[in-house]
Amino acid sequence: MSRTTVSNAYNRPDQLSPELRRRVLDTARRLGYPGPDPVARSLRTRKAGAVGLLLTENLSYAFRDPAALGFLEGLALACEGAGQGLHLVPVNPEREDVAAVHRAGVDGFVVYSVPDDDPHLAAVLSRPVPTVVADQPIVDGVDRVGIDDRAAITRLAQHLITLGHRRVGVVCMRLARDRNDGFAAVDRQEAAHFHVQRARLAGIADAFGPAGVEWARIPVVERFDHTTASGASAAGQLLDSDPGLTAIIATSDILALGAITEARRRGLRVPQDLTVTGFDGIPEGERIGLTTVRQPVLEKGRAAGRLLLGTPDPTRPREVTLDTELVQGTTASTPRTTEERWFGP
Amino acid sequence: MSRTTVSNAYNRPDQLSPELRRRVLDTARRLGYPGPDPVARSLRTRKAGAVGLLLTENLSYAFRDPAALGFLEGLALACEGAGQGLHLVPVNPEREDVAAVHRAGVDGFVVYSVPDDDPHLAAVLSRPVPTVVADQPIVDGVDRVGIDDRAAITRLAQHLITLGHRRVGVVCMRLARDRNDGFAAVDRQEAAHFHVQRARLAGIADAFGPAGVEWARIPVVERFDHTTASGASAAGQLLDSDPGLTAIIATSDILALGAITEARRRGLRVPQDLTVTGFDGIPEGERIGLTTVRQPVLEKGRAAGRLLLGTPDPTRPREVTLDTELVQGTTASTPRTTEERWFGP
DNA sequence: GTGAAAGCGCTAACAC
DNA sequence: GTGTTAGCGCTTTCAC
Repeated sequence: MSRTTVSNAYNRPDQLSPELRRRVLDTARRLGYPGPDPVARSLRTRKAGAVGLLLTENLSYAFRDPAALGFLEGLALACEGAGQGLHLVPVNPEREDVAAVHRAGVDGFVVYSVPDDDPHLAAVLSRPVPTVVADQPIVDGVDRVGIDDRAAITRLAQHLITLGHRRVGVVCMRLARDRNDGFAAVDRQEAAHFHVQRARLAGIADAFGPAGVEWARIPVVERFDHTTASGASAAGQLLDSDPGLTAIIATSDILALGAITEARRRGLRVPQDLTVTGFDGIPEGERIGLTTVRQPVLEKGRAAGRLLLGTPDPTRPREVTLDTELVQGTTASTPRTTEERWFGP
Repeated sequence: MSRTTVSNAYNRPDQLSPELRRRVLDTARRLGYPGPDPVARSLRTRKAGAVGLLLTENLSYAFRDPAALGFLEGLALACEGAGQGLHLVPVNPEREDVAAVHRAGVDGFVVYSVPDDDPHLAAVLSRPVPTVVADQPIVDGVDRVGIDDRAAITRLAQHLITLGHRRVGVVCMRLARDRNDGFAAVDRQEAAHFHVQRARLAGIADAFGPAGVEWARIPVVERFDHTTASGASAAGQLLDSDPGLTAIIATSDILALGAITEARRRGLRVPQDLTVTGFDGIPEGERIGLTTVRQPVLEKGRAAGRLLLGTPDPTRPREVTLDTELVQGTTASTPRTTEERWFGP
């Protein structure tokens, strides 16, 4: 019996008689043949049946960050729908070991929110497979799915301005691959390797400039780790340097939740004594009524998957920009005057 | 120049002069050669550099269930440490499509909590690669990592007995692949295809039997979907059938959280009017002080990864049983008499 | 330090 | 409906 027949028995039942097919499969089992080797098949068919996912952080971080999780879920949904596996590329952000990217047997990559200068991203782009970037960075000629971070946060900031806030501080996520837990001056902001953070800061500036508040005078505190603890300590740093702040704008909900915790610890009521806002729209934020910008993270993941798995390449790189929504929660209100803070309304 | 030299340039820098290596790599880049094809390399080296993960549920479900998430994180950690990718196998529980298992180019599988008769599990076991099962099922000759579900929940039940509970109801997860949202009689319990649920029910029986409560008289309500909504409706079903219940034992924290919601909705205070317990030790349960059994989910994932990636095979299948801990939270207390419930203490 | 040759296991043309 | 042949792209002895 020839190899073709056996191959057909497994892959194209319609090419041979059911009886023969049955016989082949039975014999195979009896002989202990485990079925076609997937790797050899992939080599031959030039299809791995899997999508690679690259994240900056440790893989395990993705399982803790609600926004990343939502993205992951959407992407998994898309992969599932297309019968594609999801191959999480093991990346150790400490060691710049790009080998894992080269070793991944996948038909394409989704890159989720990495810095402009990420060596792993460079490795992905050097591979001859389609790639979709989610959020950041923006790379010429590469498909991308994201939101308009700048415009979205501008609306949020304008909301605060309308409420009367002028003396605000900002807490943001890491701006580059090097750790800088502290104030971030304008030059560092502008040199940021994370487009999303850059855009969000710029968006805040867009709102406050016209309101007569010079951006350079708005304190911005950066944190490398994206945790509520970071948000808390950053808020503390802001309030230490200027107790007169009436609002803290965080560039993520996680940071905002930490900021609220810190405010409460200091006896400040939110929002009566201090307004705090976030960005993302994660479930826990929603639960406490966080004022924030909601972005459709699940839809983002799904869109990334669809972009990658859909029609190969209609000539031009595609760009999907999803809508966001301003969530006017209960953590923002009109600011109190300093007098009110000390003596009551 | 020969293929060997090029291959060496990529894989064994020590086999040729740095100068030559550099020249090779430069030329490659100039010619647009993207580096060795990972699939071809895998075929040749017989190593895919990835671990397959099989889950019963939709992939996306894993990203919603906190216990599964903890497991995933631990497993990802182990893979990361070993430089292995994590290949999530796309499984549609509706269609019994086993092909994805056969298509996955992986060096081994981790199977997380699937029923005894799962066809995907059978497909995994038919492949000539090492496999580790987490939680369930128990398969002869296959490595496994889990906990002693039976003993763990027995301790919890004994705690309730000590508090004085005798009239209790149980809410459990699905017992088989078919949907049965309702009471589960003893025969269905014993025929359950999910070993973990079977063991937990048996563990409760172990405690109540000696206390003089016949197991067959303890109502058990089953739910197919593992959600808080399921827990709520199941608790409702129990309370409807016997308003005199003093405690509801849920076999997972998720279900317990739902049960608490339902109790409150009915004006029952927890624990004063109704004791509710869970199982797992998820963060949200901890936050509200849920009385439960905590199991080390992250450690479980890590152990599964280590088992799979560690020393190949020391002759016998290995079994890792992790410790659990009874968490005496604030959702269990001494039961009120019926009179107290209506007329106050 | 370098090259020639073999073959990993499979599928897809193509002829029968 | 079945068999023959030719590679997919790579790594790895082994001889030079």
